[in-house]
Amino acid sequence: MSDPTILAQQTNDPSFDSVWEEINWRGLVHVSTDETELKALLDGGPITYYCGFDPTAPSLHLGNLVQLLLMRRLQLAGHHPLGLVGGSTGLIGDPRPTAERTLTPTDTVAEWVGYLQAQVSRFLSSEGDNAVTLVNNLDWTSPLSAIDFLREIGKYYRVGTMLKKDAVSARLNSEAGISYTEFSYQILQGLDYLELFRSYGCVLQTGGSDQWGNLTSGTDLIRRAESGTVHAIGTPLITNSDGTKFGKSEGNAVWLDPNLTSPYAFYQFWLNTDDADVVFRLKVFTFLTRPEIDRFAELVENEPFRREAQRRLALEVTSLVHGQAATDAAIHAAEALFGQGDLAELDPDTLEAALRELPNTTTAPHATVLQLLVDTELSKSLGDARRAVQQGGVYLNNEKVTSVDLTIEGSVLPGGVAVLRRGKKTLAGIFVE
RNA sequence: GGCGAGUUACCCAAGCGGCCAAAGGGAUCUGACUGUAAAUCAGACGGCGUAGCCUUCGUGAGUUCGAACCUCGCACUCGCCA
Repeated sequence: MSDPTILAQQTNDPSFDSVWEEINWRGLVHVSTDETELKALLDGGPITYYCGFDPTAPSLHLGNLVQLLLMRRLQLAGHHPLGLVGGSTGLIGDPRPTAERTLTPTDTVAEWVGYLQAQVSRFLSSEGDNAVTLVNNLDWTSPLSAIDFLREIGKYYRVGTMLKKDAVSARLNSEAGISYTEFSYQILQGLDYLELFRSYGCVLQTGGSDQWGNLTSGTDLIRRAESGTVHAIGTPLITNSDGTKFGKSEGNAVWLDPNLTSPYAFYQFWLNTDDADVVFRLKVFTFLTRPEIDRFAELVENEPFRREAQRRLALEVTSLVHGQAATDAAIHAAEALFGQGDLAELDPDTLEAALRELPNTTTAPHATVLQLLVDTELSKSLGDARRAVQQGGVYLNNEKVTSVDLTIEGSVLPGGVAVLRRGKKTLAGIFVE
């Protein structure tokens, strides 16, 4: 899945005096503990830091990628990363501001832990003095009895403080309320930091700014239990400038697992980035240097229609996550399908390869376009498909479909394929038997 | 345990016996304009064999010619009291 040569190519931008300055320029520090101390720490000798990922799904998503890349930048600066996958915290559930989570079965969580560990390890080097160390908080939480937990950890926590955490107070003020299970989450995360501080000398935790309450839970606990001063960095929540949620494509999360989000769809997601967001995305999600990004900022300003910045962003992030070969395939598919030429004149092998990148289905020649829209998940029901055709939003081989009764007979391209499109850019491949 | 408020489509939220497949907003989808952008305007947005039928308004029973709306039980959520 990952391309080991990609890790080897990554570097921090040498034009910065320090990694602290670089991550600030990239906009990765939204909140942190004392900046002066943190800067000194990061610019000094190697430290150990950690970031946790909870197994709430079988794959990490784009929000997690922000953390992984921040970790990688710190590793490139010589520091030692601990990649924590939350085998225990995943069983409890981090309180979301809106509603209580449904508990995931324990064996499912265990399975997901394995998937996430594999993903985390792909983004961090396992070579050299500061190779990544993978840890699982189930290892130290599981042996802990309820009595020990309450006596040794619980005593350091004040309920008043716990209630003030954003996630908790939001829930208390909502109709959803909060269970004791989720209320306890912050203690478990604090315990993780304490454990890693003791075992590895870990002195920095990173996470999303929405996790700030959980991050400070750990720094406070370490101060109380060990009189230690440790640090935390909260990265900004990535949002779209139009106010919609970042990291959603067609209403679904964009996953790092190619089986959940195809490299083609992943590439398209980045290619469709708004002008207003693209420069910030280059800073956060790529290893391009400041001069390179400045140049793209000018291109967005002066020649936005060429979409150079979006193309480069999509290329960089897709190859980072899916490797060069998959990225090339995604680009070739896009060029073939969005090109100006007649689809029938494309080389059949090229076209077929492109369609393999898309959601696709195999069918008999008499199949109706409506049924194919449903089969390829371009539409969620026949009624939805019918409406799409009536609204003039469906194209077969780039020709607008005008009848709801149309079958693909007569529209099959050389090589026994057809291209079904909904709207401007949602495509699916049809293979005719 | 007691009292009160609540549970409506992806989310928020109106509806309080027939004109309810259910207002409004958001999200989403499509069209026009474009640059596979944004903004704007327009349309769509439970399902189906689409001018009709079917299944929905926490859940189960009931009243009624007729219930999202009334009654009773149950579950869950929130608040106050104990």
